[in-house]
Amino acid sequence: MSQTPIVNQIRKLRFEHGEMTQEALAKATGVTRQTIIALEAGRYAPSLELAFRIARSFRLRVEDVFQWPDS
Amino acid sequence: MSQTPIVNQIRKLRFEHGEMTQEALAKATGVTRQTIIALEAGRYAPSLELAFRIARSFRLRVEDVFQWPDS
DNA sequence: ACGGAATGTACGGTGTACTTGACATAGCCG
DNA sequence: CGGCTATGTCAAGTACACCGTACATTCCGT
Repeated sequence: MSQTPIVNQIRKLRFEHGEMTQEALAKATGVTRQTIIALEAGRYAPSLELAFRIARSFRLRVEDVFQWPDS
Repeated sequence: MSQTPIVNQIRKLRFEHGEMTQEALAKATGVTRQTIIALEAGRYAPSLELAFRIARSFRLRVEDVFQWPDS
């Protein structure tokens, strides 16, 4: 579709959740560490399924973790 | 990632929004009619960006349109 | 009975999300 | 100093989201 205008708060949320490590989040969401690194770096947006899993890991809603320009 | 356990309410919402046509939703969200058909048929889950666009078209939040087993 | 609108299927093709694996660096602790 | 943890990079491969085009079907209005 396009060049990832979607922003996320993953890195910030990781620290707010007890110094959670990238590896820990990766395992909790069932993806590799590479994927978490890429997402935090904003290299691409996650699939909807992964977005759900990440949000659930933080006990938040999708839109609390990911934001999209428009509103 | 996996075999699309994500469910959506697109078809239902289309009708609740003034008999909105698949083509109309496609144009409103910037994708083709094929994509809307595939999503309604549950053939695959949309990208996070498209999920946002669809939700916004209905003036709803992502999780009001798409659901994922887990809760 | 014909025409158009709405929905659906079936191709092949492209871009990208995600993977595995290997290696680099910085910080901390013994 | 030597080793471990956390973070990051690079590269090649797989899976699938989305595209374009073309064609079939059903329904409705005229």
